[in-house]
Amino acid sequence: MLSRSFFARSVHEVAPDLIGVTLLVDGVGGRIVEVEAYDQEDPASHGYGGRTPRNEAMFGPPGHAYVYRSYGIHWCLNLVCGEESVPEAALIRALEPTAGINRQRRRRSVEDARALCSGPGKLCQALAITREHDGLPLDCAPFRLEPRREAPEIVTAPRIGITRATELSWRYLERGSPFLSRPAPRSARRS
DNA sequence: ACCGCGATGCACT
DNA sequence: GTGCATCGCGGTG
Repeated sequence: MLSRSFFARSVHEVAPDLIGVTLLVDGVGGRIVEVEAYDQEDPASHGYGGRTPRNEAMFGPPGHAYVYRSYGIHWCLNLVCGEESVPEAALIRALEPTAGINRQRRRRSVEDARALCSGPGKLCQALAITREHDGLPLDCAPFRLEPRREAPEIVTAPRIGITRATELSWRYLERGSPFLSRPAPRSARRS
C-alpha cells in the first residue's frame, strides 16, 4: 500500500511516480501506464475557478479520490495530491489490466485486454468507479494501491482532450505500453 | 488512417 | 444556451 504521504507532494512529482503503481478497486484493476497532472494555476483544471460542489474533493486532503462525470456519460478518476485546500490532482488515463480481467471484460463488453482500460472513461467502467467513490480515501477498501517494483521508462507529452493550456507537457506515459489511451506522439520526450 | 457525430449531465455565462 | 479532462460507431480515403 502506498503511504499516505505519497500524495502530500506536488502533483508534478506524484504524477510520474504513479506510472507502474498498481491500482485496484475491490480487487479489480492493473498497473497505471498513463496519467495527467492538473494544478491550481492551470486553466484546464476543474479546480481553477474555485470550489464548487463538483470539485469539492480536489480541495480536500491529498490521498483521496476525485471522481467526476464527463460528457454526461463517463466517469473519470483523479487522485488528489498536494495539500489541503489547494486543488491538485492526477487524472488516471490508462491501466494495464492485471487483476479481475474477466470481470473487466463483462463490464466493458469487450474482449481485447488492450481496450479494457485504455482511457479515463473506459477504466472507470472496467473498475466500476462511479460518483460513490468521490472523496473516498485511497488507503482503505475498496481502493488498494501497490507500489511499483521496478522503475518504468517514462515519457512526457501534451495532455489530451483539453482546449486550454494545451502547450503544457503534463501527460506521463510508460514508454511503449500497448495499453495507452493513445500512443505517445513523436514529439514525446523522456522524463 | 482520419473525420464527424450522437449520447448525455452539469457547471457556468 | 454553450462547452466540456469521452467513447464508440459509421463514413470516407
